[in-house]
Amino acid sequence: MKTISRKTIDRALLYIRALENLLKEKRDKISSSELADITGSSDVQIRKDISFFGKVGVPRVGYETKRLKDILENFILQDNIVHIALFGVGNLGKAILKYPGFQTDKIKLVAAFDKAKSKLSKEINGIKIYPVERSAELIKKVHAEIGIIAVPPGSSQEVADIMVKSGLKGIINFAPNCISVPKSIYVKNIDFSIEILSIFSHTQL
Amino acid sequence: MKTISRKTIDRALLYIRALENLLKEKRDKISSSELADITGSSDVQIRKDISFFGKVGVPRVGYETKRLKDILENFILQDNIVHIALFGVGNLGKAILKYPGFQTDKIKLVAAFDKAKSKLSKEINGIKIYPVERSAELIKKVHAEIGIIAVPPGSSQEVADIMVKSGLKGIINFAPNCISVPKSIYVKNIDFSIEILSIFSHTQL
DNA sequence: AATCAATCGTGAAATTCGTAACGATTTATA
DNA sequence: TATAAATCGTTACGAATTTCACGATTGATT
Repeated sequence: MKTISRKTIDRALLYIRALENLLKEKRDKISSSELADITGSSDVQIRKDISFFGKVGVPRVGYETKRLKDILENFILQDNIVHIALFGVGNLGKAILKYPGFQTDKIKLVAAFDKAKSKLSKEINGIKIYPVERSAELIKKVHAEIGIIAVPPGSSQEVADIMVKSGLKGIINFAPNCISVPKSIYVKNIDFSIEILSIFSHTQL
Repeated sequence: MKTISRKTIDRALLYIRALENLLKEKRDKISSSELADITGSSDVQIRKDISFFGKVGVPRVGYETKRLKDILENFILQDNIVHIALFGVGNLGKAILKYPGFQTDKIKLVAAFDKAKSKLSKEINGIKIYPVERSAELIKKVHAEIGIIAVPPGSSQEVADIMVKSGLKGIINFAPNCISVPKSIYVKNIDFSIEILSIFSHTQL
């Protein structure tokens, strides 16, 4: 039995997004090379990735847009809805609360927490802000799976510990430092400064 | 002559960040395995990465924190200051304008642009917001190298074209679609929804 | 001074990943 | 119906990356 690689999954998510856009434009067929142009990949890479899911395309025609999207989504997301809990309602946290992509049929931001009393019991974009003390209780109630850390660096480890205790299985960490969690928890760090420096260094070489 | 890989550079940026934190704690020595714990890497990986820069560590002791940081920084950043231009002052754009990491001695956000007349001539965190029409002129004046796309998806390609014309060499794209630019321009896409779905799928497998 | 333990640096093996090459399949067309 | 052109799927190859294994070096200890 072949096993799918993380890179293939991440590219497949890109393909899904592109296929959704194509569907909006009523494109019902797409070739690997066109999809490659759109997603910045290569046609071979795309065929290779898709081949994991079986024989989906038809030679001389390409892939049926909707079918391909359904197959990828079914494998990767299995009509799950992803529920997010946000920690930290500063500038970035507010932007995340208002982010349209986090109130869709697949992804829902369902809870927000902050330490500052002044921010509590407010509501942003229909989401109430609760004290961090209630996070374990509320996260279990709303069945959140993924947590977002958008707190200042000094508090990120503390928040991460709370997240783990609350039963979250994956974390996006926007704080500019690494956090330590059990191996079973998946963490993705997004550090804006490092992204900038990385891009800059790439432009230098 | 050996050439450094992109992955090594990106990890080195993580090391630099960790070393800065260690310096703040007055830690003047660090071993590869400790650094691995902090950054979520492995000791061998770290030694291998650092070996590119020569023999920096001393056996039985480890690396001198400041020296290692200096060596990595000197190679990757060469005491450059990175200047950023922001396109789109919506919720995310505002959060970026207020992000402390973008007003440091190494990274400076120096210009912000928006289409909406209502946002112009305002000032956020000391940065004035200009109309996109003036971007080429102003970006050249302030010598910005990196651009951030924080506009709605419909405008991202348009903005990308303007960025290229303005002479920016690298782009972070927060819009949820791919943009097409000349190969000489480096683009890093950050799509919050895709990040969430990626994490979610990792927690499922 | 000799020995030991800790840590680095590195060549080689193993693994992962992307690319290329090419046969197989399908539609269009003469 | 035979041929041609386009596109897929897959095997084999090559490149990049990580991991392993181990020798070399240093500081601590007796």
